[in-house]
Amino acid sequence: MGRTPCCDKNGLKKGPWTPEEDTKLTQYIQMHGPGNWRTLPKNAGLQRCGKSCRLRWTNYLRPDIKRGRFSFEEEEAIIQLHSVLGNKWSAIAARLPGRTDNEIKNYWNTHIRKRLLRMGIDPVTHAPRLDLLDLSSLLSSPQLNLSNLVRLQTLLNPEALRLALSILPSQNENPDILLQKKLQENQLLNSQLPGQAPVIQPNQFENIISQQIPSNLTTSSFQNQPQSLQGDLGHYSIDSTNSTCQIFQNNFTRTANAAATTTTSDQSLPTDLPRFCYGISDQMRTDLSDNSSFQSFNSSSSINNSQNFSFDSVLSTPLSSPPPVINCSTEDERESFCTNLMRFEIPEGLNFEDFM
DNA sequence: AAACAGTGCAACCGCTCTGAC
DNA sequence: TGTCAGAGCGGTTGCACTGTT
Repeated sequence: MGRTPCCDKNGLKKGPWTPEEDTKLTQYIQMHGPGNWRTLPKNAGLQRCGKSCRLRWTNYLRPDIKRGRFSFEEEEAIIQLHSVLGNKWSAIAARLPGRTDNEIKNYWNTHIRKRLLRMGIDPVTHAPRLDLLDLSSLLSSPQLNLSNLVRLQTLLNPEALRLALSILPSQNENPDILLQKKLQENQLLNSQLPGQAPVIQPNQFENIISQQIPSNLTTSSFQNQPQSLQGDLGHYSIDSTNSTCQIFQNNFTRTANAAATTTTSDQSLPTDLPRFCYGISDQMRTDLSDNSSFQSFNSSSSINNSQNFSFDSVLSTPLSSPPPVINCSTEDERESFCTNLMRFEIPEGLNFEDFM
């Protein structure tokens, strides 16, 4: 026995709603409440299916509906929530006041999804799609060897590394627990002292590398070669006392500690290395230095300030704590910013040997 | 200026799930 | 336990608008 249709479709109107129909529906619901959607059209004098009325009300006529473009903060929240909740649009909408599940779904499919794909991020898993990154030329380079692979990992944007770390273990976890964990991560991140470089634990490097290169090439094999590792890294140091691999920042100016632990001379490092390493274009650096939101980006804490907008904030910022304000007025700027954050540019003709 | 292609969005369809009865 | 209504979801359609040729 099949289900009876939600309404008799004969003679019922379809397609765009007229202002008159909207008025009838709105007035009826204001007077009587939504109630029974099957009987509502008849009682309200509408030649519409009850489901059509319900959708029109919930997606458009509800007084608390917010119209207009999604703000950057909303977009950030959608990405964050989607990474935890998946395609549960109603659950996402419940956390975005004034937005409907249908609206969010449409916006996701027409904007965010495409943007993530362009950025090389899988919109389903939110994991970086390394298969789409333009690594083919690099990986096919005759200069590629084990030490270069280590360098390649360390040249990745640390935010991208943290994104991968944040996302990869998340796929099978309880969304609520995961959301809570992400909030805690964010609080921990925000509590970092100003100017403090992000610290990546050696096992994190190992996890990332083991997920991205053949299993027979892991960092453990490099860790067994401390001399070559230390010598090759140049602008990094392996601090054996606290077992952390600290990424130096700000044009690779060395801290005293770094100077004490590195063995190679990095005075020969190209001056544009930060751009290369963090994927920040010259124009963007100019923009950022002119922008009060990034007033100290060019000073001594480039990485730390890049956390003004980090993928962690995308993933873990709760709505009760508004995401950081990014003065990106256009969609292109947003995409540019996000893309630059993920991208690590390899200038044409770059010779690794120049700064090894 | 006109034709065409691409894009964004509201709305719909068909199906499943859930809870009330 | 079965039925029904409401809700939710993924996918699709149709139209208006915009950009390109």
